[in-house]
Amino acid sequence: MRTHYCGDLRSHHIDETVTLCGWVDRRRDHGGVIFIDLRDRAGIAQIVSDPERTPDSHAIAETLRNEYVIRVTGRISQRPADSLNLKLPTGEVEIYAEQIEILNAVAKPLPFQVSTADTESVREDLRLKYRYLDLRRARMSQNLRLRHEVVKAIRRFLEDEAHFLEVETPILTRSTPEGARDYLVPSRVNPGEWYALPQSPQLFKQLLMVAGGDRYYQIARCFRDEDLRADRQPEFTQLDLEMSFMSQDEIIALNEALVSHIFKTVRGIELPRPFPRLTYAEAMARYGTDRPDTRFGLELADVSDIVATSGFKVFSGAVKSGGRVKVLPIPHGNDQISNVRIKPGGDLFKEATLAGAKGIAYIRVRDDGELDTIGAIKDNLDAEQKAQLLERTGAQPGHLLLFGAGDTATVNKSLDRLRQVLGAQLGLIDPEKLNLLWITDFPMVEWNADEKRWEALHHPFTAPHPDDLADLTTARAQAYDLVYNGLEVGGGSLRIYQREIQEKVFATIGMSDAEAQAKFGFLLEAFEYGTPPHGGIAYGLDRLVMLLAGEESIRDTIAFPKTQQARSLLTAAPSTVDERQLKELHVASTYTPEE
RNA sequence: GGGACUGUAGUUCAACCGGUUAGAGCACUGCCCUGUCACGGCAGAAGUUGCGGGUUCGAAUCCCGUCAGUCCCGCCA
Repeated sequence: MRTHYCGDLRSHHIDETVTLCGWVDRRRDHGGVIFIDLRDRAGIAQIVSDPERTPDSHAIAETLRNEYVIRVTGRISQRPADSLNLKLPTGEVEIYAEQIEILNAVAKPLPFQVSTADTESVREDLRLKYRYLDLRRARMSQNLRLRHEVVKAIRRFLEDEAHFLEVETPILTRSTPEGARDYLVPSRVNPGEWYALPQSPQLFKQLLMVAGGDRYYQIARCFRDEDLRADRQPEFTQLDLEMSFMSQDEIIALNEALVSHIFKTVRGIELPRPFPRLTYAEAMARYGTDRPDTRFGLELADVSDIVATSGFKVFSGAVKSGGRVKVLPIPHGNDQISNVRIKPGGDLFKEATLAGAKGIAYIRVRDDGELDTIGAIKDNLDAEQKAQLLERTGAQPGHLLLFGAGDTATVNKSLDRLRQVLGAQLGLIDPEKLNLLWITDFPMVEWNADEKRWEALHHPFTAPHPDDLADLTTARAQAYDLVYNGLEVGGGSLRIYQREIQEKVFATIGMSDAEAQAKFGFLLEAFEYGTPPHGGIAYGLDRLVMLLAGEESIRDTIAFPKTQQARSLLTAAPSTVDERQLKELHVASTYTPEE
């Protein structure tokens, strides 16, 4: 049907007669000659229609409109010297149309402009409803291409350089306890029983290691029925890896090589290796989060010991009840941040309270080095404590010290939030900077105060550090997360491969033998048939592509995403189904619309 | 489940403190224009201001409800 792609034409094609197919990106009618920008996946080529040379096809050219699909045959010519278009890769040549065939016209007004020249932002609900038009636009077609390039780079590296085997795992699998809410699928042939869609291929990839797979990977679709966010869709894609007989350091090194290969291939960036590492404890202490954006400073300082005996009850009380007092020191904050913003009603106050803080105490370091703050703080600090405070926080004249006091989690959460907001507002983040680092030594478990039990922080198959087996509630896990500009893009661990340790972990998180047997009996049994030491990692592919594309939502990296209400505006899914279908599945809806 | 923002022509936006005929760019229709590349010129058509109700002499504007989209909290091993 065609001989070339529009976007591929170059000067060495001159004098060839070609046939092109594509969409009318734009038409410029000069009364006589008409120019048509013809677009296909490869790019844009300029078609020229001359009424004197080719009156028949020119009559058709006059009827063309944006987004018509046409087929054009003509000879490639060098453009006149004063008509070159340096903005187009094809801008040295043009095609004199001899035949134009309309393959498909546009019958209705376009819901929005599709032309690559158009960069207006369009309402997202319209884009989603007419996704096939949105995907024609430059931004989305580039994003899809980038996603493809990333996946291609991944496959090349894992298959050609690292001996990974791609294996598909079931989409219809069994529901597992813990974790996110499952998407369930009723079983027609097993009345009353349900499959679950996988939240990740976790158990299967471990079983593949028991099966001798040695190195497995999969671009795996995962499903979690939780509420959506800009970076969360109910179905999303993981790059899932698992490997046998490798230490944590070996796994990390291999993954650094993989990530570097991706950046090199799609962005031409050489990442310095090894990537920096922080322990979980260090990250929490210095940044208040396990995924710090270390493109800028503003590190936290723990001053709990200095103010433990202070007469200011907000500080001493926090320490006494097992919490902490930490400081976010802001250089030049004295001038840049007003009291109004810190006090009730201010934007920074709101940020802190959203994170659970009751408020923000603060100290301003005046140019003469004196402290400027409320009497209740000032009057309860002796000279020694003041000096210690300044030293610990690195405070200089002009610094603003923002305090968080209370339980440790809230203090960290609120100061992390303030740190991020201020880092962005004060222009401390260099948008060109790439920041990749590992967080290691996560705790095995964390206390769920609501349910009054220990929960696996990563997942219950994560291996505890061999030195910490005595008490798993305080044990470090052999787990690692990869953080990219303050977002978690990957996380993994060494897995437990001995039944005794697996049972001990289950016991720690309050899972009875009977329950463990019922839910994971197949895994525990597998561990008794010769299990290699193994570990792995999973990357959020949508999120990685989002960051590489400079987008702020993973929807812009997914061809057909869902809205925040988990609907598809394109297909109108989900939908009701025939009563007969439900009956076959032995299912009845209990839903009754409210009056 | 909760908080916030948005919704005006096909589309992107405007419309001041509630004021009488809701404007502009692009797209669309017609006419003109032979070297443009976001071509240009002239003319035109196009509106249930998301939907429902209320306040008011008067509502795109204020209030209540509702629908849709977005961002966030909860939730997401």
